[in-house]
Amino acid sequence: MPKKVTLKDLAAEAGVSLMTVSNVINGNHARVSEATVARVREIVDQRGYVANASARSLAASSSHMIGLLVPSSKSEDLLDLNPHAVQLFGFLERALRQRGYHLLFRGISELGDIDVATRSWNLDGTVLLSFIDEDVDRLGPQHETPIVALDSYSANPHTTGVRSDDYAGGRLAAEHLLALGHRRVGFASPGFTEVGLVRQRFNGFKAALDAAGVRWNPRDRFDAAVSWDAGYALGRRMARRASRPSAVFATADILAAGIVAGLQAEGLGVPDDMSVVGFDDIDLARYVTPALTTVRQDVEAKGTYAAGLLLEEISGERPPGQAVVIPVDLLARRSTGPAPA
Amino acid sequence: MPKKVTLKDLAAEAGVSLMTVSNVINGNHARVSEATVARVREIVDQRGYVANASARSLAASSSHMIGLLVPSSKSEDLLDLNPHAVQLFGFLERALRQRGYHLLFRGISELGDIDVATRSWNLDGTVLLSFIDEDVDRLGPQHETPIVALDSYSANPHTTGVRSDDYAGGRLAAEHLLALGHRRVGFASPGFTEVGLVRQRFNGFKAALDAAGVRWNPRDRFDAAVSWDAGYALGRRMARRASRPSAVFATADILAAGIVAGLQAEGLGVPDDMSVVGFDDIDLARYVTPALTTVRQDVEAKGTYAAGLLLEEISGERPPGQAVVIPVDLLARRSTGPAPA
DNA sequence: TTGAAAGCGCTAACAT
DNA sequence: ATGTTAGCGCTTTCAA
Repeated sequence: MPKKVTLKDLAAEAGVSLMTVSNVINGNHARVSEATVARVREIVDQRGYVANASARSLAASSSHMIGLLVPSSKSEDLLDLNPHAVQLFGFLERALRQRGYHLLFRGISELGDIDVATRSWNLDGTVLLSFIDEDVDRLGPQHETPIVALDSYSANPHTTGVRSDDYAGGRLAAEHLLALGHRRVGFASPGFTEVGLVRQRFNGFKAALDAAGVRWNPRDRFDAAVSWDAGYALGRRMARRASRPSAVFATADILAAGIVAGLQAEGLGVPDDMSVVGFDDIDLARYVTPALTTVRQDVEAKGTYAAGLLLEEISGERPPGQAVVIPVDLLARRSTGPAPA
Repeated sequence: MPKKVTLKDLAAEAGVSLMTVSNVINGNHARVSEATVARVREIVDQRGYVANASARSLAASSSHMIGLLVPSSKSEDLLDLNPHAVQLFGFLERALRQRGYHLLFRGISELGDIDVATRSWNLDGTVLLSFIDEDVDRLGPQHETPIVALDSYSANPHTTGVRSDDYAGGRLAAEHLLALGHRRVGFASPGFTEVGLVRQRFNGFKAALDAAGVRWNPRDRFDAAVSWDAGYALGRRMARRASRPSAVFATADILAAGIVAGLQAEGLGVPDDMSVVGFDDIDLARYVTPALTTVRQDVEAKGTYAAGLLLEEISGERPPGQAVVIPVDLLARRSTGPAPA
């Protein structure tokens, strides 16, 4: 049961001042002689010294801790952890950990909690995962520390967006279907406004159709929550319609997978009767039958960039507000095929 | 840009001592008069006071922070986040947050880091997610704060296990298949030893066969990592065998899903040619075709219990080492059917 | 019921 | 190259 070892103990044992030990530990070797460094080093290792982060944070008013914040649904108060976010999570954690940062992980049910958490824990920075743009917009200048908002299109100058090229993604999906001969293509997504990720995907999608001279009827926009169940219900509904598109682009794989299942449940074949394109390339996309054609996001790049940007803003090397856009590509698998005659 | 408000500021404004404000904030109303409480309360709210967690942690040598620790794979250094663990995650976070605790989330690549994190951040307790028993066994008594290890069968008295009734799960799976007339049943899992979760599932499985007087050939144990790809490979391999079981029990849904896909890829029908049972009841189990029959774990109970136990151990209401076992049940879906004649 | 003093373990700023 | 002096903002202990 090793007792708590403090700088003072080490200093006494080494016969030097507390500050000298501190300097050695923090790598301020410029201020200490080679010999002392070596001696102190040895004692530090041998005694199993672990610095007290609270004390450090208090004295330096910086914690080396980053807030990893996720909305928690108002009703259940549970985290909103979609598969894509979870994957991102892993890359973010790794990148930050490798650079010596720690993560405070928390669900946010009221926006004010972001500020509270930041001030309470002296967070050096914050990563917002899965927050909607309306919320990001409302983050005020009281946040003195950098905030990276993933997938955000918010113009809030106090935040930095890291997102995929959603417009290109929508375009790629449409172009893929057009190339297969489809002329009537549905767009399935949650409701969207004039801004935001879904809007961008829609705009790209629509632009490709326009460029090909294909008219698009707004009635082929299908509203569905981003969930398998919503997709399933939608798939069944579509299958029962007298007149329907020969293909549909869904703005999330989980939704696309549900749609496919719904169509199949009604006896339709995918892709023979209807082609389906998803977005994200989550693992599930490979597991379902047929495997989903999808717009792949580079999750690793997104996570690594987010971490890198945040750290650069913290160190002052980089001003906030400069969004980063990660390229996407289309992965043709088995859920899309030639349009039926 | 509200400046940092400290207890001192509040005390000055209220015309009382710093300690009085502290007592009000911490609910030590026994030591303060009604009137002062009210007055201080108002000032606290109005000034938007946020307590400094570092200072608090330093002075009280307790952080109100729990470590949520996950192994990070040695090669990639990435977190090992299987779907079941992620789900657990959400429930854990909610339970802890609702009780006023914060989470330090971290990947662990060396066991020693657990102790370092705990001491460095004055963690009040630790939750271990997805650690193998061998690692849990090695956790020494230097850990003065409670540790809850999820899914652990370690007998380490310094840790408390919270796990599902894996033995019963294995038994249920086998009984289900036996009831369907299967007499030769495979067992697919990662390698296992004399202890641990997989061993328990196997023992339960085997016991049910024994009880039914069904002989089981060890050659029907199939080794596979817990991943869809490993399952897929295994499914294909099984399909090509001249002689094979008519059903297989896989110790994870993700593995079962892969097996089903592998069998199908070789032209076998599930459940017509082979029945497959999974374990966990992750979302994916519903999304694949056919939907998986599986042993359902009560993830919410597991998460909530883990949080509750940990907090009780922290407050001293409960000694460590008393494992909790959560019941499981079998969910019959479409991946199992009568044994072929 | 309230307050003053001391100190948690560390770093920043200024000596020497 | 090394040491000294002040805190960081809070809680604990003891006194009034």
